[in-house]
Amino acid sequence: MDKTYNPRAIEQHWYRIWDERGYFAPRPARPGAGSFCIMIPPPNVTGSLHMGHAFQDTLMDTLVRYHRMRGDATLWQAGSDHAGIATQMVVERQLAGEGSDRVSLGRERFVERVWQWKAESGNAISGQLRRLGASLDWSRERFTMDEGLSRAVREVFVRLHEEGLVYRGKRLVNWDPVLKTAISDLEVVSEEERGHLWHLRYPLADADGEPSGEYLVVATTRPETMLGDTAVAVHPEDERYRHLIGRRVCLPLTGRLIPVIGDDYVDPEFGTGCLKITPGHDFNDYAVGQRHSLPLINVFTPDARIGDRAPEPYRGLDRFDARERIVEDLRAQGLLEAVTDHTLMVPRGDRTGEILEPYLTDQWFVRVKPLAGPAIEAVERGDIRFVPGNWARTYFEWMRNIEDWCISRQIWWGHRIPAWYDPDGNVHVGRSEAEARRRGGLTDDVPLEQDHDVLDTWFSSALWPFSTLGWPEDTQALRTFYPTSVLVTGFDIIFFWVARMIMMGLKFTGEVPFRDVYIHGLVRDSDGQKMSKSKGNVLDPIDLIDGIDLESLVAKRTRGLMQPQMARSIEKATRRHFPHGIPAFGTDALRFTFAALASTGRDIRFDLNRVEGYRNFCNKLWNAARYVLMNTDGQDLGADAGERSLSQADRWILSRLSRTIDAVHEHIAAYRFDLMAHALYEFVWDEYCDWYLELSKATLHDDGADARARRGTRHTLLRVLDGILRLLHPLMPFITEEIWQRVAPLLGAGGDAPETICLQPCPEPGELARDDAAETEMQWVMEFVLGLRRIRGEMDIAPGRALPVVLQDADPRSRERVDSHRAYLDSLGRLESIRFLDAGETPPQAATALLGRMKILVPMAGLIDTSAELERLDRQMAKLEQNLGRTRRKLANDSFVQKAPAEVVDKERARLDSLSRSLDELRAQRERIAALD
RNA sequence: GGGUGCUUAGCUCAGCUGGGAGAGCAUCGCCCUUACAAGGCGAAUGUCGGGGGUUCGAAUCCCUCAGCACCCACCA
Repeated sequence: MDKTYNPRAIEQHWYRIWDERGYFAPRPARPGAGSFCIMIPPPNVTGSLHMGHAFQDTLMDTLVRYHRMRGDATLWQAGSDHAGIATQMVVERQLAGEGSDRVSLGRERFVERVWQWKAESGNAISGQLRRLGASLDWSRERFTMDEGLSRAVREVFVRLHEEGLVYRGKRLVNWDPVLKTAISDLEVVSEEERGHLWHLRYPLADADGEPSGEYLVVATTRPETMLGDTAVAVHPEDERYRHLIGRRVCLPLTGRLIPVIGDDYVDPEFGTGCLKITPGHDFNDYAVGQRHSLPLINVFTPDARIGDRAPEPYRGLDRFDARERIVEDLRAQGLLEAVTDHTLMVPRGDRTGEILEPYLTDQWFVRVKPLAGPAIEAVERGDIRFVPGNWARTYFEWMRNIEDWCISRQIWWGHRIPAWYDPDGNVHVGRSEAEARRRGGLTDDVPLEQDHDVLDTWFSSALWPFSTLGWPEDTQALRTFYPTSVLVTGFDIIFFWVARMIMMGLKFTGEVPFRDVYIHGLVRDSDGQKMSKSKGNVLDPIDLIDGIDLESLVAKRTRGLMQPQMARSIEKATRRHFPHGIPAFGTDALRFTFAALASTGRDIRFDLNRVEGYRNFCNKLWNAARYVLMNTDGQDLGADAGERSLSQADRWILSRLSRTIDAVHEHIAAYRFDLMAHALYEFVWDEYCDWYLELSKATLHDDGADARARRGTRHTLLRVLDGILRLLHPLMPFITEEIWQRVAPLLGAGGDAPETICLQPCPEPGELARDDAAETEMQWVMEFVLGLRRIRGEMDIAPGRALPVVLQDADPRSRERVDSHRAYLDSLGRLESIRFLDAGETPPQAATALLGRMKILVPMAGLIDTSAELERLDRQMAKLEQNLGRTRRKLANDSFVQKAPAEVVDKERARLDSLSRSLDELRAQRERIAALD
């Protein structure tokens, strides 16, 4: 083995082998095991792997590998999402680069072009997932536009339609004037922006419809929509205006007469208390219009220009140009009373960032309320559990106030709506044109035209947990893996995806789609900022794995910016943050970092120092393995090599491993990946490496040691290492496989699947015995060694210098221990000699450490500086005194002694006892040394 | 306008049902000791956001204030 761990040399090699040999395909469950399934949240075909994916996929892979090792029939379903709008935009941008566009290409050729793009450059992410070590079953990879999944989509649409849960209707919807499509409420992101409130004068008309000379003042943030006003509303109780209800105003610029109505939607406190009503371009006004049977005038074209229903001078103007023009015209007519600053919520499309328009169109909707009921109950009943649990509140909140879902999109890339129109405009829904025709009782000669719209991408995503398993067929996969075990996802798509999967799953399979929903936080940069291309602070997980030089990183971050003027500041920040670029940390270190940072529910700040620390951990493990192999390879190991006996240290580390096994299982069951990672980190570094490997040297380097003991220690070194590798494998698949390949033959391990650690059984609780006696003994050894080390460290005595040690007040038990653990003490403490002080013998001038009642003395002659030792003792005594004071006060408190549980009081008394004894010892020791001076 | 989360060492964060605050990184000493300098050994570090309450006892439970972040919502 190389002296230094080199991830590059091992990672890609192993993934290829795993993949080729089909280890990731589900196998039959081992006896007593069950099944386990995770559906990957299908990444967009347009996407590439970002830190959020890497984080999420690491957690999923950890769960999947763990269950696979435990013998469950395990499936991690691979696939990707056609991502309608996102993908269409990518290809359209490409066309634009070629001086073309989709309209001139035509629908059919455009869709072909998207498929072609998908074949050539889609799915970059699956290669990146492989780099991450993700053990997805690629043989079952699905795409949401595959024939099978498309069939499921049609099936669901038709069945929902049959039940009246899908309907077509003319409604105001959120309209993106750039994409020229409707989008759902969820795709609207409203943000506060600074704008104005225009106060417009609307002249009141007299009974004959002539100007009366009076006027009302309405306040609006969108003056251009006034062309579509069909009423002015006031609050019916508003003393200022109630007498005007029923009169008419003459709508400026149009000459139309519109009524003044009373509606308590109007807030008399806001603006002027008079509200212009534009049912065609505002959701609230639409509702008011419905209540008062107002006409509805659509003044916009689909790309948000002024259309034909507006007065001639404004036609063809963009909405914002029209705004300026209208305001100017009103001003010229003396109808602009005031313009004030106003911050308002502006709705924008999440894809285009464009300001959306409420727009009246024919769309398809899902009637959600009937589906939401059972979905709420499933979570209430606990059939589905959110982790952490408080996300259930968010879910309930949304589900209880849910509105119908607009599912039609006026784009070309997606599942085309399975509805056909006959020449009379009647709609016929069916799984195919033939079925639609049959159902409509239409003969073959009636021409039918399929609906032009496609479905919202999330419609097919909602079916993902069962459509990927073959639904509507009753497949073996469906029976084995549905309901799936856990969904791992971010909180940002609870509404988009999680809720809809639950509704559709329950509706069409009668069962929940998953048992647990693990919601993780957002990966932010080290300053807590959201990572985004425009901020120039994104990290590419692959760059953390392979490393990247500074210039390439700068180039990558400043290329293709929406706002090129940001390039300079991004470059500066990048050079400051990564003066030497990013070193190659390897996949395992990156994965371990994600796991260690995955404490529940909170966002994580991604800090390169953490990755470096865990890369070092990999190196530590690597070198521990080197040590073990150096000391075991070629040695007599097998059961036939001779008897083995276990030392105290061997028993101790096995007992500690047993505790670690329990902890790992417990933490992973609770989705505490961070605690799992920490438990393993501590066991490997602090116990196995820092203590056990050192203890083993006492046995292995001692030529006089018993052969059985040496065999026992060699075997334990291997056995514990093997356990560590298996426990770590779900987190760090590559390094563990690489090392395990060398360790397993020495142990004769491998069982049914000798060729890979991926299929080895996971160490199970109870597999190893606890050994409390050994733990107590080794605790004593460690305290002995630590006492010496402290003296050595604080006295600046070189670690290599062997120390003579004198023991005072050693009881028989301690003498026994010194005797039986002598080899450990000599080796770890670097002792030159040990001598017991006889009763009554004067102790030498020495530095002191206490171990129970026994004093460990390191004679000062030539080694120790008197004043330094006095200082050291003073520091220790001060600390003891502080603790003693607190303990005394506590015990002096009657109500504590009376009311606290006896065991707590006893503990406090014992503490008082031992603290005061220790203090006495140190005080006496200090006096002796001081006297010498 | 509703709702959620966060505030613990210089930094990033653990701390489960209340019983002497921990880790990693950074810092400071001593060491290239035969697995590892991507290392070893040792040291230092905290009014657990402020205030109040419950309790023998609060980082932990309750109330309140402050700051930060996020989500939802139709006030022009």
